[in-house]
Amino acid sequence: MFDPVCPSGLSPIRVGDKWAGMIIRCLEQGPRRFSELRVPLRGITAKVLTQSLRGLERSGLVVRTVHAGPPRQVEYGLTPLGRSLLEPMAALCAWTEEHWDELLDAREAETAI
Amino acid sequence: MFDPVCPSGLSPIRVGDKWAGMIIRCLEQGPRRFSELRVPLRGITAKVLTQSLRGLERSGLVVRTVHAGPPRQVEYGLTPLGRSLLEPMAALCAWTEEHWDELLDAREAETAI
DNA sequence: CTGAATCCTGCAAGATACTG
DNA sequence: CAGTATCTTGCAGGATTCAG
Repeated sequence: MFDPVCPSGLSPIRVGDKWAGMIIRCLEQGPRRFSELRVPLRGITAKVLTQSLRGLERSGLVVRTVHAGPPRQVEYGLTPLGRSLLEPMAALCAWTEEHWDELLDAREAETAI
Repeated sequence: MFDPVCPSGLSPIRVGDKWAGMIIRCLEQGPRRFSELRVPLRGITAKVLTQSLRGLERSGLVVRTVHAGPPRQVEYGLTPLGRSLLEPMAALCAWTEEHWDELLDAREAETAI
C-alpha cells in the first residue's frame, strides 16, 4: 500500500498536500492512531504527518481525540465532511486507473524525444 | 472568472499545478490561443502559463498546434484524455460547492481560537 | 504574438534531535 | 506513544528582461 515506487505522481489530481489523500484513505475504515498511520505511509516523518493532520483538522475533514494515558493514545477519524469526500475521491481514482496507460504512454512518448 | 479574491484555495482538491485546473476549464469550450488564455487567468505570467501548458502537454491532456505566421499563432486544445478529465472534475466542483459553507465554517472556527 | 532565459523568493517536505 | 523544535533543501511560482 502506497509503495513509494508506485508513480502515483502521474495522476494529475491531488487532494490537499502530498499526504492528505493517502491519510484520508487510511482513515476510511475507521479511526486510527498516530503510529498506526505511520505504518502504511512508508517514510513519512512524525513532523510531516502531524502537519498534514493539522491541516486536515483545520479544513474540518478530520477529528482528533485524545484518550488519557499513559500510555497516551490519540485517535484520528474522519468527520462527516471528510467522509463525504470519499465519493468524489473514488471517482478520481477510477479515472486514474482507467487512463493509467494513456498517462504512461504520454510520459514515455515524451522521454523518447 | 477566476477572480484572485475568490479563496478557491479552500478546496482541498487540486488538478495538476496551481493553474492547470483553470486552464483545462478555459479550454473546455474549444481551443484557445496563448494570449486568449492569459485574459481569464488574471495575473498569470507568460512563463508560468508556458510551464503549466508544457506540463499538461507532457501528461497528454493538451495539444499544441502552431499556425504559421506572422503573426504567429499557437492554439491549445484538450485531447480526448483531457476532455475525459472534465467529468470527474465536475464532480469535484460539485462537491466543493456543496460543502463550501462547511469548509468556511471550519476555517472560521479555527481563526476564532 | 509567443515564448525563452535569468534571477529571486517563499514554502513544502525531509533529516535529526529532543520532550512530556 | 505522540508529538515539538530546529535546520536544511528542493522546487514551484513570480518578476523582469530579451528574442524570433
